[in-house]
Amino acid sequence: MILIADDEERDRNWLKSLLTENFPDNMPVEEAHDGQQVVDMAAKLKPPLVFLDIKMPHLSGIKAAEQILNNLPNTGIIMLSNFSDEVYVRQLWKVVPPNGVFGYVLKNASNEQVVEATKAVLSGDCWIHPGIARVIQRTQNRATNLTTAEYEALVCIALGMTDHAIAKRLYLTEKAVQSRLKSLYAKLGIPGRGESHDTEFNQRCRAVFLSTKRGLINQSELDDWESKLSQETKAST
Amino acid sequence: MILIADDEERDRNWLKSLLTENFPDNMPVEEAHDGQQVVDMAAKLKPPLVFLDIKMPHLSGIKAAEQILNNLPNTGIIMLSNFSDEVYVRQLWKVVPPNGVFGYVLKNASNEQVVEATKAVLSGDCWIHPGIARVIQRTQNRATNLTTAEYEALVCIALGMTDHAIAKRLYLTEKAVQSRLKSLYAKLGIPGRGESHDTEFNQRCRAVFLSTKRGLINQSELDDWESKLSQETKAST
DNA sequence: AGCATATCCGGGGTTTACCCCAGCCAATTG
DNA sequence: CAATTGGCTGGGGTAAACCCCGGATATGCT
Repeated sequence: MILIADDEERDRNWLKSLLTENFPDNMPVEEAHDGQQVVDMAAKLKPPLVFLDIKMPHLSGIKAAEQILNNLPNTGIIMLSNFSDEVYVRQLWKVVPPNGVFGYVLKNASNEQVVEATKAVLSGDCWIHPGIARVIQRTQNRATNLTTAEYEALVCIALGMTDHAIAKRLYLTEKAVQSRLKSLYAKLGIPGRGESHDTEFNQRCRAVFLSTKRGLINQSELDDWESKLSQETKAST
Repeated sequence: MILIADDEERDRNWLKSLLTENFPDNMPVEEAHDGQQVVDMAAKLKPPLVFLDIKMPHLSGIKAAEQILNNLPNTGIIMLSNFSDEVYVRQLWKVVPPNGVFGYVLKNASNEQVVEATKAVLSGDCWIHPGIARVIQRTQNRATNLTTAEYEALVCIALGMTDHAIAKRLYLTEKAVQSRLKSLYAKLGIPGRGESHDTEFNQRCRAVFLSTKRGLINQSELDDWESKLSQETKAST
């Protein structure tokens, strides 16, 4: 039994036919179309393998993985994603248990790669798409990997908050915020005011641009953060 | 004869089988896998209908459409896109001739919608995906539609440039740049310094955030702009 | 012509974002 | 234990971003 979760019908059909052809022993293939549903179905069906699209309504694939692994730690998880965004790799690393079994394939993967990943995870190995190998590399390099503090600050400036607003929200001094931002700029390799020769940068906006380019943040994640933010400010009034 | 262009094999196959089933009279279906190739093939084959993915290597679907329509103004064009980004609608409006025939469908469209769009364009009508109707609305509303000047400034701040750098690049005064930005902020509905009660915003970053959210700009477009920028600065030294 | 709009430019302000420097505390590591 | 690292705090400064105002030009519409 294999459980797949994706909100796009076309992708579900593609994956389902691929699996039924290549893994007839693991039939049937069950389908879910959002994050909450796949968690419920996994609890009942206890499948050995679950495919999760990251971008799904109600509950993201990553959070769904977290809940599934809470109940059934031995479930094999294969994440499907459209992009090699570093945010997701960050989050995954926290969710997956130390010796957890999982795979990560991009949606532009060839059929052979998906089959390969499925075989690997079913037999207890990991399979990581080559396209995100360098991303994982970066998340473990001390000089470029962002700390949680820096990441929080990054999200805030990407939402367009001022230093003052960030300080209030994170219960910090403005100086502390600026300290976080300074080390963030350094890790992103953004030149300071005097050090640039050809082009001058507004570090704040430049940091957002580079981080988005590198997949450290993306729009759908920022939208989540913003809705949390507006909920909090609403609650505090 | 129908020509389709998409760099993703899976999408090509999906579209091709859909067309051969529903439009047997218009066989065969020819395929191209990037923007340059589809322009060349269109010149030779002179198909009445061309499907274009917007995001393609070498040449975007929009620029490909421009070149195809230059040679063969009566070609029917149907754009395929993953997102309802306002940038693309902006650009498209300039490229398509006043009475040009074209369609615009999002990639999450149902099979029925694609068939419907194809019928419409083949018989000389337009077909616009309902999801971008409101976007088109916005591009024609005076209060929210950005002028070219404001759009240029928006791209520059999104790349992380300072007022001074923007002025140098666009051959303007810093005051002129700030004037553009001011009206940009107004159209995006970003509150000024005194006017906000609950949340304070850094207008510059906030503008980038909101514009990205609304699809006025997106990362791949910005990457194009940045490569142009670095070419120019290289040439001027 | 009169009117509105878009754009650029100027003067003269305030606030915010960034700069350098130094020190303190906590947790980790050899 | 010392040594290092990550993080917060502070003083005191510069420059960039934003504010309000008025004025000039050009364009297009009625």
